[in-house]
Amino acid sequence: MHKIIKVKGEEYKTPIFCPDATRGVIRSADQKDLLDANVNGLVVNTYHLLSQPGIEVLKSVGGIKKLMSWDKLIISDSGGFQIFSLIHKNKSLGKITEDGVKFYLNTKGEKKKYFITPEECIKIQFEIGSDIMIALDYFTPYKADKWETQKSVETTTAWAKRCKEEFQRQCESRGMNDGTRPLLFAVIQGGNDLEMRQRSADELTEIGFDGYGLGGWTFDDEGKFDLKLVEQIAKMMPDDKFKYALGVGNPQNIIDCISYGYDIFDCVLPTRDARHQRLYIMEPKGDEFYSYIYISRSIYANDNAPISKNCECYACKNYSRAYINHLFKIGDSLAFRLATIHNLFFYSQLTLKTQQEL
RNA sequence: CCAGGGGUGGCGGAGCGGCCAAUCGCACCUGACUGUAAAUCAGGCGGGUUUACCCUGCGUAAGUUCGAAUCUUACCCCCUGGA
Repeated sequence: MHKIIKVKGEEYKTPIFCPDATRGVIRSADQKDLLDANVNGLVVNTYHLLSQPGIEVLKSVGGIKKLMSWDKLIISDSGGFQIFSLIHKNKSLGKITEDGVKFYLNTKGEKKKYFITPEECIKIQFEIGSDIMIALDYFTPYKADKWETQKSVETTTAWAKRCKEEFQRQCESRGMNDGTRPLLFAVIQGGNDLEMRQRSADELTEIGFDGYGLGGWTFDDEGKFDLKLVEQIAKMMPDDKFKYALGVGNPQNIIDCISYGYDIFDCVLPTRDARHQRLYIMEPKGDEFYSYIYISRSIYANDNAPISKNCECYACKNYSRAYINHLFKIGDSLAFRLATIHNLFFYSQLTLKTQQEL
């Protein structure tokens, strides 16, 4: 049931977890570290890259892969989510109109005003040179009312259509064919309203994309990842296309979503948790198959064991909990690197088993 | 020995009669983090398991006060300068 992503002459097995290299880096880890952690794909963000290094640089340098020395899968997120979440936190940061998104960015020391239309968003992603592009979407706010939900779905459809048209124009003008072009995904919105989700899925499918994303904030009233909703939405996506669970999730969420048929994942958790000293271990706790430790706690100060028993990652094979505890306490960046490698390796293991069944 | 300054919770360091179980920082303890404004954030950190309340408590001891970490006296210790 899981597929192989074939793009620009390369193949990537799914399910695949692509950590967020939002600004063109997985903080503290380099390309070799990522490959060691079995990472085969990364997600960069259009919004952040627009600010720095900026489109001119990306263009002249030859795209993000060249810039990063990364020749594996690159997904570029549209930036819609960022802009929405930022505006949500602080209204003065930007504004959403029917035609696109207006916002301010600090670019090279100066505050500049940007207006991103769906067309613009696609053009930028071509300059980034990603393998998978995401159409600009209108994020359905958490606990949105009927009207807001409907508006986000309608706008998402309208923008997706414009993105698709621009995408086709770009492919044509660049002389790309189905073997050399990138993929374009759209994002299903609609909050926790199943009817709206269905409508969103139907309208986007009608336009036709290479893959479909699970958009919005799929958490229930208790703040728990809403498995039922997420499962239902997977069913609304065409089975012969890729299913991308954007921003998902914690290890358990990923395992669950793989079983629902999602192929692609990205999340800040493994890398952020690593920097926040929370490291995953393969020991069940409660209902979950895994657990984690806060490595900087003093009980690990003289613990010679690796972070996680039997873990084959670079950090676990070479260093003890005691050493990583020490590195965190003195604030050395090696702590972040080793912790990041470990958590990413852990995430890679989550998808590996299903990949091998392909 | 003389002169001056000082002793506060694990450490550093505020407070200088009631609003003080004592600001704050560090350390420590619990957590959170889900298309990254996040090497961030929240809470705890004398004891009685929470609130209220009670007990112990700002070098030691004795006072003055309705009331003392804060004032007085003695003692002990530390630092600085001078013999």
